[in-house]
Amino acid sequence: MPKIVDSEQYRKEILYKCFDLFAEKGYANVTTRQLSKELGISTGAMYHYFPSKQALFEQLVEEVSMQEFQLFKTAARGHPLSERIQALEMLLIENEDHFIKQAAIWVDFYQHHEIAEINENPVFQKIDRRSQQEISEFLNLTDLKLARFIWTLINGILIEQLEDDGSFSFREQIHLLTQMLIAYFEKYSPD
Amino acid sequence: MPKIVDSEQYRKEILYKCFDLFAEKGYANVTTRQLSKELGISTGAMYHYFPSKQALFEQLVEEVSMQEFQLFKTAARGHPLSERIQALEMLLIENEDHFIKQAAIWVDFYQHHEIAEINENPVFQKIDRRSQQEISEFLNLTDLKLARFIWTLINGILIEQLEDDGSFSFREQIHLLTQMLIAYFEKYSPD
Amino acid sequence: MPKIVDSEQYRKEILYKCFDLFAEKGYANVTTRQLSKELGISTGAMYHYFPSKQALFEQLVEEVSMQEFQLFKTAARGHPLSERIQALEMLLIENEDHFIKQAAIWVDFYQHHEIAEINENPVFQKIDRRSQQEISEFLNLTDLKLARFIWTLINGILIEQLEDDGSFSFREQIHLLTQMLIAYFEKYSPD
Amino acid sequence: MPKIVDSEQYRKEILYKCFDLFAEKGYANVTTRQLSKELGISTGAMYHYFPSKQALFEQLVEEVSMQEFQLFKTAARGHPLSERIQALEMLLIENEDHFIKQAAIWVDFYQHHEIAEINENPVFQKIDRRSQQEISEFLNLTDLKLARFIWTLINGILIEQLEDDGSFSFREQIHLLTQMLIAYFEKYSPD
DNA sequence: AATGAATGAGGTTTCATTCAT
DNA sequence: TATGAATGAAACCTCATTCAT
Repeated sequence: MPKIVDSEQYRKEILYKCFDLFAEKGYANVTTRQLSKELGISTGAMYHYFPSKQALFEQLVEEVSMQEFQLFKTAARGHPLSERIQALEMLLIENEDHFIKQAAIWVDFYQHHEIAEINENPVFQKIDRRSQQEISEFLNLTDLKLARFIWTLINGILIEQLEDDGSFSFREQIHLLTQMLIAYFEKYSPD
Repeated sequence: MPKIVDSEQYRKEILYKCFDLFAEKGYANVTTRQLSKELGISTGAMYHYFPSKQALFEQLVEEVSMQEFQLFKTAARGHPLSERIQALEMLLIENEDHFIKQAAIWVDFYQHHEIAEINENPVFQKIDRRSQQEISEFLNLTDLKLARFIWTLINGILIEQLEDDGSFSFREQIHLLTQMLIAYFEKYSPD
Repeated sequence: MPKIVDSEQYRKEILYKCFDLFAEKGYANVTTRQLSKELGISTGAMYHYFPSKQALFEQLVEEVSMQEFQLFKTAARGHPLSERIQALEMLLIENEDHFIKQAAIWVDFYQHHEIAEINENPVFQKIDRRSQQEISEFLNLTDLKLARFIWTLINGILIEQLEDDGSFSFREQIHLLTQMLIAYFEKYSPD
Repeated sequence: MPKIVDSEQYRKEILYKCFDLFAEKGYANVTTRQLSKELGISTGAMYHYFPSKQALFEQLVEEVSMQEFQLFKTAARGHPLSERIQALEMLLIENEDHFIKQAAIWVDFYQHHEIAEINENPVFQKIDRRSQQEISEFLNLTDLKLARFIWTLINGILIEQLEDDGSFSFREQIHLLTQMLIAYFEKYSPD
């Protein structure tokens, strides 16, 4: 079924092309006309691949989350905790653009959906727990809350970058966080 | 001029009543009808007090920022850095609701305005630098970047609360951050 | 509550103004723009009174059916069956325009709704049984099927008028039907 | 020219497959995609056989009318009027499905075409007079208006069946009409 | 000051039709 | 011939804003 493969591939390409626009302006501030113009296709073609703007956005969230999952999975990890933290630092810096945009759409996603709605949908439920799982596995932390907390802090940095005036680089901030975490772990769980 | 005072007071009341709605759903997802219904007045009355939805929102951002400024100004501070950090912790926890909503509208604000637009507007310029100033003064930190960075991390926690499932309380997270900061300062600037 | 009265009145006026257009062209062939132009108001105003084109149409069906009910209720009846039939003839001829258009929207209505959908909705259920009730009461017939059958024949004549070339008038056709019915009743139930 | 014959045959098969859908939902409520799905071919293929949806529909009307013509032509007739009427009854009952659907598309056809348009098109003009001719010949009635009128009443019954709840069968209704006609003719032209 | 009906530009979506393959 | 992705005009509908009352 080569056609389905191609079509599926094309669907993903569309999603990634929309990623920028949604991340920068927010879901509600991007019109379908803008999207289709950006994609270089007609609005009709967009609706051939996605049943609605809402669905396109949700599939974007899903796809992007899956890609993030892959990033975590394939990244080098290191062994002592400090090295793992540095591996995380590297992963974030190397994929700065992805992570920043992902943080943006995630905030948007939550504003457009009731919590109940997310909790009822198995796909979103799964995605929603992703960061916690990914981070805790990546850092090999048994304390899931701590893992999630670290991701929360990272998220703060990512969102700060949306309001970027360039004066305080992502790299610098991530590095500072890294140092903070290392200091914390040295103090509380010196292994 | 009691009338003007009243009117000004009423304007502020309107702003605070809008705060919830904007924070929860986001600027673009709240209609003027929803707002006026929430406010218990007609859309016409709303337009009597504010020239546009956009202006209402901007004045909300301004007002809320000013209130935050007051919060920082009037809060007890303590003297060694660790005590100052704990004072910050208390300030945040006591005003949890305010800070969470404020973080939400701030993200929205950035998505609705070009960076250039903000930089050209003296009011927003001033607001934009607020947190850096407030935090650095509050913690008595000379390193402005560090102060801003701390605020960035706090922001991450605040935004996380928007997606709250209640399983990891604001109080806990802020406390964890506090410990992390103290560990960091102990290691790098032990005074 | 004079405002509600007026508004309700206006809603009905809108419905009757739409009656012609829907009857002549059919639901799907009339655009909301055409409707609002015909009504002399903006599309927005239309949506102020009716939540959707579909709802407008359904309320039209309901309203028109209720009016028909009134027509039957207030019409003179006569006493022997033959006189009652002639009263029906008169009622139809005097309200030719209403009945023809009503037949048209009724056909449309059925094409746009699943039978199940109609049967689940008490309002439509009620309307759906209207003709049978009205006719049987009007003609004082105990045989409900016969009453409904007569209405079915009348409906045939009404719909024929939609395709009118004017060569065979409604009045003539209704009169012919009347004679047929009288002949039938004379033969089968000579009272 | 066997190929053309096949192609012509295929064209007709397509038309009959569309018959159901158009009759049930109405021209405007059936999309070309639905049609092609129902037909089991692509939209492109449909457009190979018919230049437009409109043309397909018109050819359907034409084809179905021609078939009706054949039905009338080949049906047994009987000799006295009462027997002829019973022959008509039989013809209708044996082809119930065809006649019901045909009535449906005929109503649709009129809503989609201006009277003038029909009168200018010789094909439709011819079709339009069909029932009158067919019926008057079939019943051997010299009064053309009366023949057309009878068809009008039958049409009422056919359309009633579209809104069928199954409680009053086509067969019963046609039979009742037959009795009514016989009673009428007995009274007014007892031959 | 206050109301809320009215406006209409513009948003999302549909669908008859075309066309590269 | 056949496919079905692509087109884009036009449909339905929303909503910030205005204005008569």
